[in-house]
Amino acid sequence: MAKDYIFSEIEKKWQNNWAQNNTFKVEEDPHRPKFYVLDMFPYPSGAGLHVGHPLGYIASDIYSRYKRLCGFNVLHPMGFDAFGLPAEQYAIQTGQHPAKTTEDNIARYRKQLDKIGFSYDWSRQVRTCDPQYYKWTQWAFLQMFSHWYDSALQKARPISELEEIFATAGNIGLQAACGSVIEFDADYWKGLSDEQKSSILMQYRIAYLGDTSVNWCPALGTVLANDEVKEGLSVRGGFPVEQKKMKQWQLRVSAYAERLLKDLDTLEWSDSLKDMQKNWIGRSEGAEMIFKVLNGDKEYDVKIFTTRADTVFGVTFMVLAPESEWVEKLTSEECADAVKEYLTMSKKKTERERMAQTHNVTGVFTGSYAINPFTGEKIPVWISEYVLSGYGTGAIMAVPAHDSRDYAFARHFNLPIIPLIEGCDVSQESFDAKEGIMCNSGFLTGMQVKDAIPAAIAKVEELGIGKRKVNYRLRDAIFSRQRYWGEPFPIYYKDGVATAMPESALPLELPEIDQFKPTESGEPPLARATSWNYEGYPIETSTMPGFAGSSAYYLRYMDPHNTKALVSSEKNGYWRSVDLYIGGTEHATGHLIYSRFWNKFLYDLGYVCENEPFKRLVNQGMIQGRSNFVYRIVNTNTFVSYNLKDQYKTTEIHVDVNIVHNDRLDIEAFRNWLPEYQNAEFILEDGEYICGWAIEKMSKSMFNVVNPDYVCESYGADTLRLYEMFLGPLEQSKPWDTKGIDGVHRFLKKFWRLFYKGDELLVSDSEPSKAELKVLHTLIRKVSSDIENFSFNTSVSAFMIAINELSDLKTTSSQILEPLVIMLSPFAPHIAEELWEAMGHDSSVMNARFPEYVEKYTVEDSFDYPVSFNGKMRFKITLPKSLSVKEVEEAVKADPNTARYVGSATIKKIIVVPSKIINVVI
RNA sequence: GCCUUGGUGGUGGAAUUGGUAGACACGCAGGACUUAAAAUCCUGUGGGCAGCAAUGCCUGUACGGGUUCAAGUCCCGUCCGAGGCACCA
Repeated sequence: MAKDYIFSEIEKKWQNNWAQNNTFKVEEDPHRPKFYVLDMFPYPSGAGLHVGHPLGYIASDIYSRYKRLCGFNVLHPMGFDAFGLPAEQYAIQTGQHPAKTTEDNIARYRKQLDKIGFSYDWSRQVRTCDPQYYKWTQWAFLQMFSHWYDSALQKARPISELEEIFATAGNIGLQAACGSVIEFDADYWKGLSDEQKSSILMQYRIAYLGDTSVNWCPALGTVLANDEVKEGLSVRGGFPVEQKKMKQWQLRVSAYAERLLKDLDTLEWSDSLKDMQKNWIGRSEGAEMIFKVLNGDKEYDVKIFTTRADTVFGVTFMVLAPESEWVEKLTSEECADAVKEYLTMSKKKTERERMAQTHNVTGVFTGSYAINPFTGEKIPVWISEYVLSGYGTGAIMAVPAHDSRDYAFARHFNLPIIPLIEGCDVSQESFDAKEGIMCNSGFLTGMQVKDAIPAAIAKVEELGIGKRKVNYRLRDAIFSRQRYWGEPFPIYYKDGVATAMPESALPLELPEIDQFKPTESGEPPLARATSWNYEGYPIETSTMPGFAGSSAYYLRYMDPHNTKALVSSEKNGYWRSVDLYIGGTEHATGHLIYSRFWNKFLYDLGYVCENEPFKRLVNQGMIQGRSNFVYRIVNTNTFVSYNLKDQYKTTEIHVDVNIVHNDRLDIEAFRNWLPEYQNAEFILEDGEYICGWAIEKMSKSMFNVVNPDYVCESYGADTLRLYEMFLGPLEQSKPWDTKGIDGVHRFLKKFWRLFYKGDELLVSDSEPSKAELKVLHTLIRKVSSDIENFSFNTSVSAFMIAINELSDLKTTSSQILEPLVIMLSPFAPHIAEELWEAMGHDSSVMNARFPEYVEKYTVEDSFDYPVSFNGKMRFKITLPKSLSVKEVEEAVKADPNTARYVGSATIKKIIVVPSKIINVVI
């Protein structure tokens, strides 16, 4: 039997072996510590898995395998986020049922994943589109529908308890997260009809129906994402899009804002990610204040929110968001036409476009005037896009001297600017800093800003025109989608009242329909299911969004086949929460907020035992594509090589990167690639065609999608795994480039040759030399700390260096080679298993215990620190741990040439320049 | 526009977290083995100047300032790229 490194055979052999022996199947085991490693599950798109997907999966797999070696019972599952828009759009175009497309795509993904040698426990697979799975998504929704949020207890409570409260005390003094409700007492409540009661309760439910504004495209009869709208037109088709109010299901995520913010402190997430969530939640302390507004002889109380109550003496106008409910009431007859025109214009812009165009100052005067409650002065009320209806109250008091947006607006429309801080210059720009001494400010004059803010709020409360208020930017999540391919709502309409189905009706399965597009009257596709009803009542026709199914999937993996509960308390009690979660930053403010919210809600209800779902989180960077170009001479079928292209007038054309190697075009493959290139001619340089290149997003249309299958076939899964890690830091975005892959492949071959020379196994019982042990222990030290820090690229380098050195030393000792194989096994498991078996071990390398091997062969750490010498003025020496700082200082003083000592665990650093010690770090 | 993040040779990247910049790898050039190719191995490789040479000197981490005995790393400002901004997932 020839013993070459034939990766294709080796990998097939071990993948089959793992599958047959269920090597990675895990069960709860109270005698072993658990560890839960989770990947963000993929959406199975039609383009298949590209090399960017496995990046995070490989990292988590390495970590999982490493943790198993360390003795942990590791839960490492995988599944599919299977509901989504692409399958539905494909269905609209082709009539192919989304379930079928999704099924096919999943099968393809699974096949591709299997080739990479992941250690998933596939028996726990979940799919969000499976009724047995989405039963629990619907169940969670029903729980949210039947609970309200008690802001005093900071906890969700059953709606039935709220009804009792209303029946005994009304809502007076009740602290709850809710929409706008009038204050009422018990008698009032008792006098209401059922319908009136349910409309009040709706204001308190955690899952509730409410008005929101959406991008509505009348021509397509559908709601569009901001992404699908460009300059007021739909990306598909170019039809006009407008902002429209619609009743939609929403989740009262804002109720949890404070907890979502506060509990970030308990998580091992990167600071940047925490910052993103903090900013997204956007807590700001300030005050709500009422301004009286006069439109002709009618008087209204308009509420505004401000974080700068101290600047109220500088308010020179007021601004409403175009969508504000006040707009209609506060527009005078004379201004009606201008306002109408402005609103029409603004309706055409999405929220994002409005935010991006802050340099374009726009606005219109309503014709009414507000009274500044402190100065009694009359100030004009304007409408402008820079005020957002979704934040605060949708109305602001403008202080142009101290807010840059207000300043720009005031300058543009020639409104007065009153400076309120001593010595500030507002002739060129506003003074936004919250510091300085107040002036022109009545009773606040002379105070520091930081004192003036609370003083102003106290005065506002005293005058009864407002109160202190903490405001959050975080908005409630819109939970309805006007789509087919999503979870149906277990809600029916009884005499127009939204009513929950009982749990026994779950799962409420998606009905079959003949077409997947919206109806002619603009209703969601489910409205086509005319005979779909619950006890004769119509069922909600919108479906749930993508994040519904992905919000609690990590819980389902703990107990995927349970038909009685989302997860049993025993299994949840064992696995608890995710110890390590790996995925892209693009989910920072979407999925990762919703999931935390969902988990906290279930925690309040006692269904899960941990307050947070993901203890530690690592973001892998995006893998971008490296596109290649060929240059066609205009109006010909002749292609000119990259360095000669400037001599001709050429067009740059994307070429499939899979037929380009090291920027050299495979000319034959190119001719066969597309029919139009069959007879292509080439102008070569040095006999080769050199392609141009660029870094772009990996996508089908740019022909730069690199399929991992191809890499697996030509180099093997172990090479792919190592190479993806070697490419650069996990957390950094980087382009995919196959150019360097030969290097890691060579490394594996070299690794193999350490064990085999032809058929001959070189491993011996000989005692290792000191030099060999030094190499091994430098490596163990480096790789173990690198894995914990997710610095996989440097650990691959460390392997390469170690193997080069051991090759030079002609190492054969099993005492070196065994731990070497164990250490490599998380990275390149197939080759490791093969060599482990060759060394005569019965069981899989996965059963070896890494710490035991480290322990067994540990030598003194005098190897740990390199000694180098620079003849001129500094040198590094090794310091034994036993040395005290004082002793080191003595040593330093005794040695006149010393420049720098780098030390051990006790003495971190002593930095010395000629003649004086300047820094001693302990 | 706002939030987050990055910018180091021809290329991907490393740098003990403020201490000899360019580890490791690709590519390229030269060499060994071979009838030849593949595979493998060895040497060189940021730029510039000087030298037959070992080597020496200067310069260099997007740009402009600053702090420091010492800056790729810290601070201020500028430019460029990436991800997100609530119905893509």
